[in-house]
Amino acid sequence: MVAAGLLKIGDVAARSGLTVKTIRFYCDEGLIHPASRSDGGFRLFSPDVFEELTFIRTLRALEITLPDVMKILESRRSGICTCTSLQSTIRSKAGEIEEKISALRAMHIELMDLLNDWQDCGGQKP
Amino acid sequence: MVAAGLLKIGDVAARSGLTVKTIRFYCDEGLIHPASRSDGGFRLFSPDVFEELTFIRTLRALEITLPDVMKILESRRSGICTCTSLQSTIRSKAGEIEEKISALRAMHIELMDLLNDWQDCGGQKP
DNA sequence: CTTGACTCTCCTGCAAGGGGAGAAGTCATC
DNA sequence: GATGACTTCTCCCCTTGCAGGAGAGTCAAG
Repeated sequence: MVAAGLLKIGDVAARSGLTVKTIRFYCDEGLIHPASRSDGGFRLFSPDVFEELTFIRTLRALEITLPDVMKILESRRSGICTCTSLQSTIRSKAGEIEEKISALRAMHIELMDLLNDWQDCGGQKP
Repeated sequence: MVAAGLLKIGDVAARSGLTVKTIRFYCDEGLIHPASRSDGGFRLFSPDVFEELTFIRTLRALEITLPDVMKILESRRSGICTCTSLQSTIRSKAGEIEEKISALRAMHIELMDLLNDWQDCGGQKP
C-alpha cells in the first residue's frame, strides 16, 4: 500500500460501479482529481471520491452533459451556492424529459398503429 | 440540366428537409442510390428518392439504427415481404420506448423531489 | 469565356467512453 | 533480492450519425 486510506483506481471502480476506463476518463476531463499519485504514477484517490462519483452518476443519469456536470462540480467545490444554477439546469432537464416522454408516447402510438395495419398482411409486400 | 427529371443533391436536400451532408452520407452507407451521375460526377436522383427518404426519416425518428434501416430498405426493394422482420424490429423498438418512458418518468419524479427538497435552500451550499 | 453557385472527395471532430497494445509499477511470496 | 501474478500506466484507434471545412472540379447563365 502506497499511502494509508488512499485507493487505487481499480478499487474505486469496483466500489463505485463505474469502469476503470470511465474513471480515468473523468480524471482526464477534469471532473475528479486523484488525491495524489504513487511514486510509480498510479492515481490514488481519497474515499471522498465516492461521494463525487455518486453525484456525477446522478447528474449523468439525467443526461446532463459532462461539461455541465463539471461546471456544477466546480461551483460546488468553490463553496458558491449552486442552488440557482443547479435548479435551472434541472428544471430545463425536466422540461426536456417531458418533451421526450410525449415524443416517445407519440412514437409508440404510431408504432402500434403500424402493427395493427399489418395484422392481415398475409405475406404480401407492404 | 443534365438529365430530365433528375435532381441534384441540393434540390433533394431542400425538398426533403435533410442536409446535403446527410444525403451524401446515406449514399455512402448504401441506404439510397443516385439514379445516375452526371458526366462531371454529380449525383443525380430520381424523384422516387423522396419516398425512400421519408421512409428513412420515419424509421430514424424511431431511433432505428442505420444498419437496421438498410436491412428493411433492402427487403423492401427486393420484393420480399418484410412484415415479419419489420414487425419484430418495431415490436422491440416499442418495448425499448416503453422502457425509456418509464425510466424518464422515474427521472422526472426524482427531479421534482430534488427541486422540492431545495425549496428552502436560502443561499446555503447544498 | 468568365463568374458565381453548386458539388465532388477527403479529412477532422463531437459525446462518452470501450478495446487493446506494450511498458511499467505493486504486492506477496520464496 | 528476485520472481510471478496482477494492476495500472499512456497512447491510439473504434463506435453513431452526422457536421464542418479544404481544395478542386462542374454547371448554367450572362
